[in-house]
Amino acid sequence: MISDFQEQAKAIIRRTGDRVTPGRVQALAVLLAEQRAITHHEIEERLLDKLQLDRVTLYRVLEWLSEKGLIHKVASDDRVWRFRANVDVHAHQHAHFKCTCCTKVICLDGLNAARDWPLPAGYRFQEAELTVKGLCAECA
Amino acid sequence: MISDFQEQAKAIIRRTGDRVTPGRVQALAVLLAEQRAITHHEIEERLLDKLQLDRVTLYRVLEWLSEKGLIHKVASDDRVWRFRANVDVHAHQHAHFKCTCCTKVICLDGLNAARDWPLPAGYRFQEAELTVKGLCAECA
DNA sequence: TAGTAGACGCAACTTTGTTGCAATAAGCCC
DNA sequence: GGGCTTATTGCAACAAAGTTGCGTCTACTA
Ligand SMILES: [Mn+2]
Ligand SMILES: [Mn+2]
Ligand SMILES: [Zn+2]
Ligand SMILES: [Zn+2]
Repeated sequence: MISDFQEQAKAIIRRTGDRVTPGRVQALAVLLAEQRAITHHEIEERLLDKLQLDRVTLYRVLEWLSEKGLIHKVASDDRVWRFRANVDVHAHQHAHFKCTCCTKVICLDGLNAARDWPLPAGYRFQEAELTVKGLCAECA
Repeated sequence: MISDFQEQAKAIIRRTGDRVTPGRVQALAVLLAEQRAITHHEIEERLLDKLQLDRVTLYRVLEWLSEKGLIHKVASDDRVWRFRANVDVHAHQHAHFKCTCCTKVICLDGLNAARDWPLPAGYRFQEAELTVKGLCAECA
């Protein structure tokens, strides 16, 4: 189960040509095993028993995984980044949902945020970040 | 000019029935004088010569102004809140633009973010936060 | 299996914001 | 104007999330 994700993570990381380290493998495996976007802190928790990883190292691993396009970060109004593995063509512009009750964050893959939003004259569009807030199925 | 905004701020605050204090008046006057959403830090800078206000007091004043609906806060991926006076019917759900070059944030009043976004079954919509990113007229 | 570039761990730091509490001052009544 | 009451203020200390510098370790390569 978990080792499945570890093998998958290892293969994905090897494909980048960069070093395959325990930190990178474990962090990506945790994210692959998760259906939603989770925080640095939550990732740390899920690592506890298997591998004790320094917080700073985890921050750097997450940054590296982002740069390589293997995961993406989600901003939130609680000033905490959340991370999610880039499964399939998941990529590109998509919206996110955040539960105002349990703070859970999920990706809304069906919701394309890359529309051509109307801007003032002279402004140039780059990307849009759309966060829908409400109650998740468990909290509703 | 500036004292115009001060008088305006004083009147608005007096209308709430709560105490009219220098901190509240100055902070709101600064925001009324601004065409965009600015940070706690930027507000502090604009206060410098007139009135030295403690940072904590400014945080509390901004919180109070928000609660009273006289200003609104804008979240951003740089983990810094920005504040904007609620001019006219400006209120309610609207989108924001952030320049990726100079970090300037403006309100997109014409863009209503309160649409009924499609969510997974069992989820309940509350509000949407839409931030369009790109280059402003000066940076483009 | 040795050499090396890149990762890691640790300590210290930064930024943004919050909390507790004693001192102060706005509004109110006279 | 002068006291009274209570909300507001200033200060110090704290907290969470993330960053930086640097010496040590290790994954890969040859
Ligand atoms: Mn996502
Ligand atoms: Mn706004
Ligand atoms: Zn929930
Ligand atoms: Zn700009």
